[in-house]
Amino acid sequence: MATRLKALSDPTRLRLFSLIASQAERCACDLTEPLGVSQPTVSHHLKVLTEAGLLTREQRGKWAYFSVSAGALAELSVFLDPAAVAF
Amino acid sequence: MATRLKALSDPTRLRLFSLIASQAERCACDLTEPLGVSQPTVSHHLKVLTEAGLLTREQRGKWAYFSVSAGALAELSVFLDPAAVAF
DNA sequence: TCTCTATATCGATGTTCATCGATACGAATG
DNA sequence: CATTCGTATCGATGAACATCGATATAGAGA
Repeated sequence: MATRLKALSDPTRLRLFSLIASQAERCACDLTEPLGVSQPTVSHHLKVLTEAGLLTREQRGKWAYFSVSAGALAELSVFLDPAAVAF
Repeated sequence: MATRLKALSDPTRLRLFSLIASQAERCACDLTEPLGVSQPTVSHHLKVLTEAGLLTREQRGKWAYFSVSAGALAELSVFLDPAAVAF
């Protein structure tokens, strides 16, 4: 759980995640420019988010498409729900 | 939001937060031993969590009591709720 | 097969940060 | 006051990490 929280705790990564979450899926090629960081940095952050289970990756041709993993997000939300005594 | 997520993203801090959340409030004096880290480290983590708005601190005599800030936790939970389009 | 393009990996660098021992502060108590 | 005890701050240190340029990989098309 700490791993997932850490993945979202970096400002750049949170913006990246938000960008992807705002649509059904996002091509990696459309993510470098709005973030204002280099392509290797975007690739690195996408890997961190994916390995945390927060994103799923699908390769189509030479493009990589990312979408949010609703399951992982729901687990986080429930974990932090004050009503549910997750602790 | 990233600040709050970062506050919870450290394993030691997450355990600390869980310990406090498991009761209405916790004396700082009861937190060093179960965490297995030094007293200055506990004090540092308590400060980080408090400054992130996740804990509230109350001094009674020479003891400091911490409790979870339900509001901040609820904000986080809603923010991560896949049903609510927070992004 | 050669080239172009999209993405990932590598190596380096500067910064952030978790942790500790030592010490300071502050409240109760004698 | 002086001491004791709980907690916070300070300074140092080593590890983790965000970022980049350079380069590798891999797919598509000519």
